[in-house]
Amino acid sequence: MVSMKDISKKVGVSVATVSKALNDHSDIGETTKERVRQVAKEMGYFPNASARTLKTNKSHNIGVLFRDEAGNGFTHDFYAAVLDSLKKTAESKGYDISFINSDRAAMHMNYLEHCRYRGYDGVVLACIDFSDSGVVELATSNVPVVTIDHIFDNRTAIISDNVTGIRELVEYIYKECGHRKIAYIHGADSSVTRNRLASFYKTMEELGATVPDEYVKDGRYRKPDMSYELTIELLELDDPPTCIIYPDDFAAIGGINAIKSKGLSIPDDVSIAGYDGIRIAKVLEPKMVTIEQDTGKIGDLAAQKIVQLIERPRSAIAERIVVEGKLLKGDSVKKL
Amino acid sequence: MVSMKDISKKVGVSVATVSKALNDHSDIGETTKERVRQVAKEMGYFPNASARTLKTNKSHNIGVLFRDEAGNGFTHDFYAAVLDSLKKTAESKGYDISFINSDRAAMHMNYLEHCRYRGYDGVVLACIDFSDSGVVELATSNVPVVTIDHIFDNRTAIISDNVTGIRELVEYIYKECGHRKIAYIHGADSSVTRNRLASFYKTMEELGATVPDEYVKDGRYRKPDMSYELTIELLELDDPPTCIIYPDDFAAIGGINAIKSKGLSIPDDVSIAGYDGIRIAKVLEPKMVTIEQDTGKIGDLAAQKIVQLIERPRSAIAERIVVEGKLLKGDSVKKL
DNA sequence: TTGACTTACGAAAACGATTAAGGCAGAGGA
DNA sequence: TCCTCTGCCTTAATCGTTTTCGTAAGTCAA
Repeated sequence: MVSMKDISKKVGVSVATVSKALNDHSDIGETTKERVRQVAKEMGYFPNASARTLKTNKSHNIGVLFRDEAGNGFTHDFYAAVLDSLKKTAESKGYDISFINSDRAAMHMNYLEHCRYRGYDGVVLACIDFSDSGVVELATSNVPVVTIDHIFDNRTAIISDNVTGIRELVEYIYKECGHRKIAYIHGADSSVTRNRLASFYKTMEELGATVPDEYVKDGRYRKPDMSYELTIELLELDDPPTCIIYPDDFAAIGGINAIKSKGLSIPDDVSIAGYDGIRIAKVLEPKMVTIEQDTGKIGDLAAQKIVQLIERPRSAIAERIVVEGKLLKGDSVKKL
Repeated sequence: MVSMKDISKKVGVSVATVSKALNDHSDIGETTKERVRQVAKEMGYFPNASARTLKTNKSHNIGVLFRDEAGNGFTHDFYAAVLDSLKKTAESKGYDISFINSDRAAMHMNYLEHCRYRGYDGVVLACIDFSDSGVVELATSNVPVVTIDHIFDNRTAIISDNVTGIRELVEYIYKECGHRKIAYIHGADSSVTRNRLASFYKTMEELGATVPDEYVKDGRYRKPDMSYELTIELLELDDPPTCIIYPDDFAAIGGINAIKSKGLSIPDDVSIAGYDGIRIAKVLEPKMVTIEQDTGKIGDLAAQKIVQLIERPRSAIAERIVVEGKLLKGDSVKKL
């Protein structure tokens, strides 16, 4: 590896001058700067990130913690898309993305320790168990943190607008399509789930509709099998719903199977709606009615905000940014 | 941050002794080692990765280049699952995973330069355009490299057994299910595609079956729309196929839609098969006949091999490891 | 000519760790 | 008693940068 020392020898100036020339400091002559830059390019010089990090305490590296409760890892379309967008924006700002892990082989480190070890300038938390003590420790440390879809006190959070999302979805189904008997199979307990569920009840109430207890089922995200069972239960009620909302688009597939297994068709006999707006929802027939979360914007904002927290810590205050979703009016809900 | 210096002061030994004690060198007394370790724990010491990397030239960081031609990013189930497995194994061996990117904002670096800048010990390449000059440069550099599903001369490659995969698939459809008119919509040109296509022709030939030119269509991976169009073309042939093999499970969905749009049913009127064995293939009704690629093993092996190349460069030779897939006998192919 | 500034650069310390080489005390042998 | 080993620890150099402080030369007004 060619270092600044090599350049300094060739140009005939000190290492300090090389450093300052390459970093465009004002106390170096323009001709010297030009010469240094040229030789650096000739010799194929690139800085050594470790040395720079060691000295400056800035790694230009952002750690991400991406793993959902169910262990879907990256095979979770929503988070995968967010990560993709996050990565793109972070990279455009000169930051690299690394995964944070705990439990290193030899050395037992928790999340926070791992971050310090690697010197991550900041971290983005998503798709994890936010009640995990290691996660809480990280979130309450002095490391810049941005969370996605979860709010920690005094930390910046990017949250998908689940309240409005469910409201729009329900209003569409109720007002535009005329359904009155709407069931909701929700996901496992989390702040996202609580928001969606509360919004579901509130919207129904505002619309003057009643929600029988047996219309609200405790399902799981991305678990079609569970959706299948619960859908069967719903369909076998004395007074079955005419439309079922699922935890997410993928989980809805279980519902679709259940409905078909009963010899019923979508949307003629039963209507369904999902959530997320992942690719599969736009491809399956009938096209799913769902709320498409703006993954691009969520990832982009997360990157913007973490960089801001890193680079201008004084001016950056903990924000709570809500990202609107978009109602996709597919064909899976019948207009009554 | 508490450093070795802090520990050395507290214990009353030199920094060198602390370093050697923590690294369990043999020339430090057992009592001293114990004392150092204890104080280190008390003070919450963790090593500084940058300093260590700077000195030892080992970052314990593996770079990954994961991006497919179509820009699916991580929302590609197959690669997402591979990445997940890769990450798990690498982490268990004490390595972290970072993304390699080119085109950093201020400083224009290519992949190789970026790797050197960050000091990645090795890199794993997957899901990218292997003909890209930057990728080739990286693959032919002296950085340890493992590729997935592509072979570079003299580099270790983990490849999914596409030849056997297609053969098993075709033999199942032909022999066990009795189909004779089998069409294949293949993906975009790549070594994977060429292997699959060649295996398709060879297997059909061995079985004594003829493959009309119009039964082989140039489709795209993960593009249901394209599959839709091509499926329509196939169905409208004078002598349409009884079974259609798609580029992958996801692309097959377009085919399913096309078949249904024609008022036909699967598998009674037309049989279909996919490739990959991603979750959706196991969830959709009818369950897809497909080849499940062993993503867990592929990722695991890639991690094993790159670590081996890094840690024992002398003994490690360029290998070509073939990972078998598994035929999933769903219900999407009718037994004639 | 002198003193005060400005401009352009260099010397050296520092970041936190690793490691080769060397020192020193006590044990053991001749 | 002297010498040689061991065992245990220290000194000091080093990795590649950044940054503070210093200084020499040049500029300019008085």
